[in-house]
Amino acid sequence: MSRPVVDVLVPVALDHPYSYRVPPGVDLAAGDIVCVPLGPREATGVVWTENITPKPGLHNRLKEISHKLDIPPLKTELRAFIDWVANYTLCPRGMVLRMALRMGEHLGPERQTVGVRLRGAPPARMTPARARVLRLLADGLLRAKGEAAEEAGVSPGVIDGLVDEGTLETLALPPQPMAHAPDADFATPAFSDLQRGAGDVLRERVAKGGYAATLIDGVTGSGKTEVYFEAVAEMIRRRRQTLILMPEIALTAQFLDRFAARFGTRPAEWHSELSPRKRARNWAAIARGDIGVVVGARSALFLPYAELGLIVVDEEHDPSYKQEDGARYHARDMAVVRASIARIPIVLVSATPSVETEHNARRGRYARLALPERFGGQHLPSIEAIDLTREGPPRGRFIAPRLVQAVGTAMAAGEQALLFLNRRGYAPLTLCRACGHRLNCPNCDAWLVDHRFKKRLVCHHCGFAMPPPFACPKCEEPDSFVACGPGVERLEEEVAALFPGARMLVLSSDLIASMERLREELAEVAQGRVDIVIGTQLIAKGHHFPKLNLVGIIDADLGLSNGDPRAAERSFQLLHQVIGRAGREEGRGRGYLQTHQPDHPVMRALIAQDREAFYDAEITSRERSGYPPFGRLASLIVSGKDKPETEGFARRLAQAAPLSDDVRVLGPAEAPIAVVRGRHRYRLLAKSPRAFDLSAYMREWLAHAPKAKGSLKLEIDIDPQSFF
DNA sequence: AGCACGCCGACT
DNA sequence: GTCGGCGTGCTC
Repeated sequence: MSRPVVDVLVPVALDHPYSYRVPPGVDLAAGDIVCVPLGPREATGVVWTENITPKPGLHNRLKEISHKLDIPPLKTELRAFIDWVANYTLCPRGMVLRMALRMGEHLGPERQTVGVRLRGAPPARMTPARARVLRLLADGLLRAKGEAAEEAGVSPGVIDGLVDEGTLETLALPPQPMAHAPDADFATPAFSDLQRGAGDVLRERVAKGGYAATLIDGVTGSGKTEVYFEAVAEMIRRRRQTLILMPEIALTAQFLDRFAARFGTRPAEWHSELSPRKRARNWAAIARGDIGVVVGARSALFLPYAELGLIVVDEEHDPSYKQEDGARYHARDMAVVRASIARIPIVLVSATPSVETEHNARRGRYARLALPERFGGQHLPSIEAIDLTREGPPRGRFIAPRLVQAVGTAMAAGEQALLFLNRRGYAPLTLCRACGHRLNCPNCDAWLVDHRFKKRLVCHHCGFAMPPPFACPKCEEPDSFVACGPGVERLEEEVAALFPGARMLVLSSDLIASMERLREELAEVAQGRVDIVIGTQLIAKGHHFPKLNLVGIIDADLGLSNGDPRAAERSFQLLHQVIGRAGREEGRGRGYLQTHQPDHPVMRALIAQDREAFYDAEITSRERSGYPPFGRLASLIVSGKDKPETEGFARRLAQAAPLSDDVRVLGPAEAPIAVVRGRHRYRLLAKSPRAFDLSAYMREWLAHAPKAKGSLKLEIDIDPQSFF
């Protein structure tokens, strides 16, 4: 009479699974992937638990599972991980599940590729398009339908028409073979003693299995990648899967080639630019265990690995590991969690570890493998400060004489130079010479950035863009604008005037059409087809430029000016990384830091190449202030169309905060950028000791807090990384 | 997240 | 008189 009931988690914004009846003759276990009716539609969900005592009130409303999908079930390890992430980040569990499932949406049986070839008589009605197809297929060979259409320059419909007429016949093509499996012993790496030692230690650590965290801490060019490849090789030998996480931007062809040189084949990729079909193929192959090594951006962390044995987080400190929209999670931290749940080793890799990771390594929670030397006798660049208060450039220019001279010397020696300025566009501020009016975004509390390549004024917060006005909107004085401050485009103008004939390349995210295009441009720089590269943080990582010996930082203070508690750490990491681009091959690298505050701890640590001093100071300051890693933070961002309404809601939210000796609630205060996209923003911050369960506190708070209605929106960010 | 239901403006 | 805007509320 009463049939078994299971709880199914569906990939929608729901925190709890729904109960469904199991159809007769169907056997279901936790982890099975099923189709279920959900409201007016069907959804793909996952059996979360068996349910022996479904809620009585629901009995007559229970729907039935439609069917079970023929895909490997989600392992306990992944389900526990999804539960953990949802609980920690306060994101609905269904939305976390969605990240694991989303990519598999186009599953189903592997699509048969359809081939066509010539068979019967020409069609009754001949058209130019049909003639082109027949000419192409006149050789009688079998071609994939899509390719035939493309080669003949016709739409697939033309081919279908000819098939219907009996002129062509279709045949199933054999499925494409999967790529070769990586070979652990394809190449023997040429190691320095130091690298070999580190590789051996790492191999032993991962071979032991079980959760263990290791930090590979090595300067740029020390061969960190080859060292962790030894751990990957060990996993390949043991036939277990490895996930290598990377910031999306660092996932270059150069890296894939290095992998191929060591293992004989490129690894499987996972990132946002994969085509849906390739996604589905990779997803299924990962779930079946047919793919041994996955290199992916942060979303690869949620894939349903059949037998995950190792996680590597390259560029561990990179801020882009923090996902800010939708589910807010930090991929590095969650990778540590997944490794611990799955009881597998994890390797974090960086030249400038995050303060959290450095602290964990110092406390012995992570083992540290240090690679303090550059491989093959390479030297670190020498670094000098240029004090802009004493030897700055002339007014209206941004490159100090000493740096101009250094670039000139590099040009004369046939070397490349890199000028780094982390600011897109031509100028960050445009003001009216006559009345002092600043051109502001109509939707945001921000200046409009002059983008001269595109001939537009652009807001970097909401995307608003307009052509530059002819006259000042306030005083109507015509042609009265003056650009204030530099962006990379303006820097290019200055460089062109200083070094006529130099081959320049400006790299900034708004000038890049696609990731693929960026990879091509970086490859051109690496081949020496560019003399001077001018770029934003886009150029900081992931590529090796053999002929680059000079790096000039145009405004080293740029990242320090905001009130963000992580500003110093970010600046140190970014500037260190950019300077590390220089002199990796020739050993004559030089870095110049243009700064107004050469005595700032960040500048001093960079110039003295004294990393430890920086971490000592930063860790001490975090400890004193109770910031992470010594305390926990959660931020609440309230936004709404109406300012008083938004502020009122933020206040009522603050009043609803449960009393606790462990938690301090700060705010509400206007967010640093108070208006974005026409929405007013207020922030609250909850701060607790490290040992306190801040997620549980936040859940409690929200349960008793007023609900955001109308245009009001409340976003929760556990472990916020940025304070904007 | 979808998707329906529901209540107020410009049209076949 | 209807079509359709998107605000609100469910989905076992």
